[in-house]
Amino acid sequence: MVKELDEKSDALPDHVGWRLWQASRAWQTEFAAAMRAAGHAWFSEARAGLLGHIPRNGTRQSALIERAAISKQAVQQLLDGLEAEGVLERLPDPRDGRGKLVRYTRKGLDALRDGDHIKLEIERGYIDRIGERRFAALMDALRSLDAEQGDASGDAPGSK
Amino acid sequence: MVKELDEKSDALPDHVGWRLWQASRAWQTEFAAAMRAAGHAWFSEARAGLLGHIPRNGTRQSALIERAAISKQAVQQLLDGLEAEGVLERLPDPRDGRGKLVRYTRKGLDALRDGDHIKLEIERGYIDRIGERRFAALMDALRSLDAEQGDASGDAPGSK
DNA sequence: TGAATATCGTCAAGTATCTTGACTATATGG
DNA sequence: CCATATAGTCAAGATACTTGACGATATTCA
Repeated sequence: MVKELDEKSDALPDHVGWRLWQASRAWQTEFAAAMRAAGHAWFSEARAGLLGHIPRNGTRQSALIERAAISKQAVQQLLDGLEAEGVLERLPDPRDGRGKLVRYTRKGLDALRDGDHIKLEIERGYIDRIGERRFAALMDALRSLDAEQGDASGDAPGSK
Repeated sequence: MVKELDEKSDALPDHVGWRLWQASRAWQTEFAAAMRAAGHAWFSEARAGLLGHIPRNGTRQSALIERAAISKQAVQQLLDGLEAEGVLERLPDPRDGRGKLVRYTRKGLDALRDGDHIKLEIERGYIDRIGERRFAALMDALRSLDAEQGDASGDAPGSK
């Protein structure tokens, strides 16, 4: 226990970016742990990020590439993994010979259901910690932020 | 433009975790882009995450390992990179023959200064978008969340 | 119609960021 | 002095990305 490094100026950052990062990280860690504990060992944060862009009724792979802000090759590799795990399946798009449709398997839908449940539990914990009022304000601010997209969002790379 | 996939149920997730993730990602993308544009080509999100735990007057490497929730080997590799870039330097700890002190070089301190500036600009943009009131509420909620740490935070792995 | 062009998905190879395991050197506490 | 814990390093491997090149299908329009 040394602690003689001047004592002052060793505070952690306190700005939106840092706070958002910490909060996001904490949430993901908690969620992923619960998902794995629920038997979905294939679950990872990167995969979760992609699944979030796949609606329950499926989507076209190309649409997915537009939404997730990563390269199409990255999307493909993640899909390859999820397909190998039996969470998703890919079918040829009947309307476009080039395209593929991505949709959930039974296993995938089960995971979504469990995820919804876990999500609610975590939210409940948050509300316990900071109160309904603050929680509602948090959601409100985050939604507004998303709505008023300042379009500082870089386009998906690798899409040339 | 096909859009016949049932039309409904293709909404994106709308819960704290997702929102936090999206917001955090957007912030980091914007910040990193500005940092690189400001001439700090070595800047990356992972490195930023570590730098956030290094106060301006430096720290001991071991202290860093406790704070950042990643393995000591990961910390070391990030430090190796930052040292090679000339952002940080490592000195032997005069009080502990095993330890090392990590501190910023001039280049590192310059980057911190630019970072502070960029950070303020981004915040200003956020306030423009959602208003002072919502922004304040956002910070308040995030700080509360951090304060009432539910200790669902996994300990740093690789620390056995 | 048919040739130029764009889009969709894939294959291959490389980089950044993390992990676990094994090890060395120094410190600490009987 | 010896047992054990701590600080840092070395090595190897996994995951999540990247860019580049390519084949197959669609679209556009002269």
